[in-house]
Amino acid sequence: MFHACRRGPASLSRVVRAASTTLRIPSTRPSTLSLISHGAAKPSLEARWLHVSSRLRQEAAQTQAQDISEAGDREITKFDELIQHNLVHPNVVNAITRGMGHHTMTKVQTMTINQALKGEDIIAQARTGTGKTLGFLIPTIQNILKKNPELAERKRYSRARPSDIRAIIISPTRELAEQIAVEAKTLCANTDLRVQVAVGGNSKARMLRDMQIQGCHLLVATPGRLNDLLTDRYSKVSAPALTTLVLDEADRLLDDGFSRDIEQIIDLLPDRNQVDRQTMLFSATIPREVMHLVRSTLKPGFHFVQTVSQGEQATHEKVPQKIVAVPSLENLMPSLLELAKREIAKAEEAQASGKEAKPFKAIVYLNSTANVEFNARVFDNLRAERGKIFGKHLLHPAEVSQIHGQLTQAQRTRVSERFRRAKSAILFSTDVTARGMDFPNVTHVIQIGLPRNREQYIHRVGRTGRADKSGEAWTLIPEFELREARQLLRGLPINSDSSLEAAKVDMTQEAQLPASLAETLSQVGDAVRMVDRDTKVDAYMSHLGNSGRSSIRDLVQTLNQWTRYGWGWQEPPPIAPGVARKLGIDRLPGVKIGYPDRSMGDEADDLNGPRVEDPNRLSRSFGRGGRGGFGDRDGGRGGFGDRDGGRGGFGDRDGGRGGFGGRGGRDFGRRDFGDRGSFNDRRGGGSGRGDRGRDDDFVSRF
DNA sequence: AAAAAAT
Repeated sequence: MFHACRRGPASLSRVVRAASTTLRIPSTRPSTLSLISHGAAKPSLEARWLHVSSRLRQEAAQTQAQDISEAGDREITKFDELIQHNLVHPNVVNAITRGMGHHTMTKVQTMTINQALKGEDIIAQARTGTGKTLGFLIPTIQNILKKNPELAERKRYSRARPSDIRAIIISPTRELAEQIAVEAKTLCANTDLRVQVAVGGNSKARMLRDMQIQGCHLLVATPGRLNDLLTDRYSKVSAPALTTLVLDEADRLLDDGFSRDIEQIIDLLPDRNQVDRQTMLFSATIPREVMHLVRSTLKPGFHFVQTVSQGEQATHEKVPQKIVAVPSLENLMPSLLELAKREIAKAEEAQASGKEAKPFKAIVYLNSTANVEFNARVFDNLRAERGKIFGKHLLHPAEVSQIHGQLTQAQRTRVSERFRRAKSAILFSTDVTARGMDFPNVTHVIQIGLPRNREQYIHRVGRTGRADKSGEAWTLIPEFELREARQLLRGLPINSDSSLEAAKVDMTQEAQLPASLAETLSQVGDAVRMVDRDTKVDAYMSHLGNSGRSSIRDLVQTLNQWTRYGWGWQEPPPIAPGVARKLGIDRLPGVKIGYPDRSMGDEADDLNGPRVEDPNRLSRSFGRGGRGGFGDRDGGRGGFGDRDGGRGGFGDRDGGRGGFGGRGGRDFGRRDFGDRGSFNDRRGGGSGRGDRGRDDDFVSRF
């Protein structure tokens, strides 16, 4: 069910809801009710999509001659109809129908295009992967062509200048800006409209040269570079005749880090009272917290187009969401590997039996650059055969890559292009790719640890199940974050999953393990050992910096356990005294205060366990029957990946104590994971932040 | 020491 609600001073609390659901109209004017049925008596699905309030309806009838009312008073759902009703120039529509092969609009396109073509400000919320981009590009382009019809035809000579900007589209990330620009250029291919991209990380000079030579009508930009261009007196970039401003991922652009940039940009644009423009805000999530910013960005009386109705989730039903609690951090990578191996095998089996099977293509989200780096390196090191550093990759043909903001822009572009085209791949990513990115055929979104907020969770999940395709979403979290997870994700259709063996094993204890699990653990162990110390220290420290919601005391214990049982270190990395003091952990037992000596490199690593690249060193340090997995002085009970034995290392090739056959082995599942139940069952009352973000409550509040 | 985003 969908509604478009008139938002204005006089009707702030009036929300018209679908006839088939509960009607809640706080400020009562019976006349509003009758307007719910806006099309003829035709009970088409479409008729239920758009619900307008009385004022909107009246204005629509009175003013615009070319709008919906002329189109038979119903919204248009086929792109071709836009030509028939003279709403959008054929050159643009043909690029969609013939060029892109789209004929029927999605729901959000139907609603936003019909609404936005009338020129009024809108804020639109629609699920991920439902075609929001076309939803704002078509009205944006048409608005320009309406004022400058001569631009609709492709001419031999164009005299566009960098000050001809008619529309600006702002995106929170560079890759998303590029992606939008590609689509915009496709739409404008048969016209004289010039599209340019202004993002950081690439040559400003080159970009300005392109602007000078080709001109620019439609600029897609990230906030920083756009601000820069508009402030730079020599850039000659300006928008004195701006007709449209679009904020894609609007809630992100209006929140903490970005809102100041956006305000500055808006100040640099012509005054709305002098040069009238249309503003459009789009996102799959619009938390209530940003609504006051929305009000100051949009003209009073803007429309709220919402295709996610009350009681419906912002995520897709067809994307099953699973959460896996693991005992601690050292379980995460083995669990991820087990999942990847299983899903790859599943896809291969299905393909072998002739079923339609999509190859495994996953994005793995982590919360810091350092952990993306670490995990990607570990996974890159995985080999099908132990010890064969240059051998075949364990997950072949899936290719491993990583993306985050610390890479050069050239690397970022290359990685995302490659992942876009890849058939089977695993991309380790920060939240750079969490919003808007359209990577085709992603089968799995896997989140390691909790996202910073509920919205980010939804956007990450939205990288799969796009355009009516299938996909699944997994979240792997250590147990100490479980409580927080329940809060943060309350009300979302997430079920707990207990199918992963590596998510049940207590890695701090000796145990006899099933062969396949032991193999997975040793594969990870080998790969972890091949990663240099600095990368691990960075990963460790990034957790400390990110500790916001959990008790720092507990976190330190957890992290130290991670270094010991996950990496085989006998002691945690030293933390600089100043840093430790600021974190409030300088007097905590188990915290090693000191200065990390990065120049030590291998030497430091030696203290903590050998690296697999050097077999000599390995045998010297650890003769057969050495005491503990990684030479743990205190009689550690065995990390994994111990090649030469020791007491019960999980990846012990020579057997150590107790084989992996599983025969007579004791239970490896020491904890009961089976009764967690779905998150849906655990709602309870409470007024946590999860509640505030509930889509259910969203509409009726304002 | 913790995504992103201008140089």
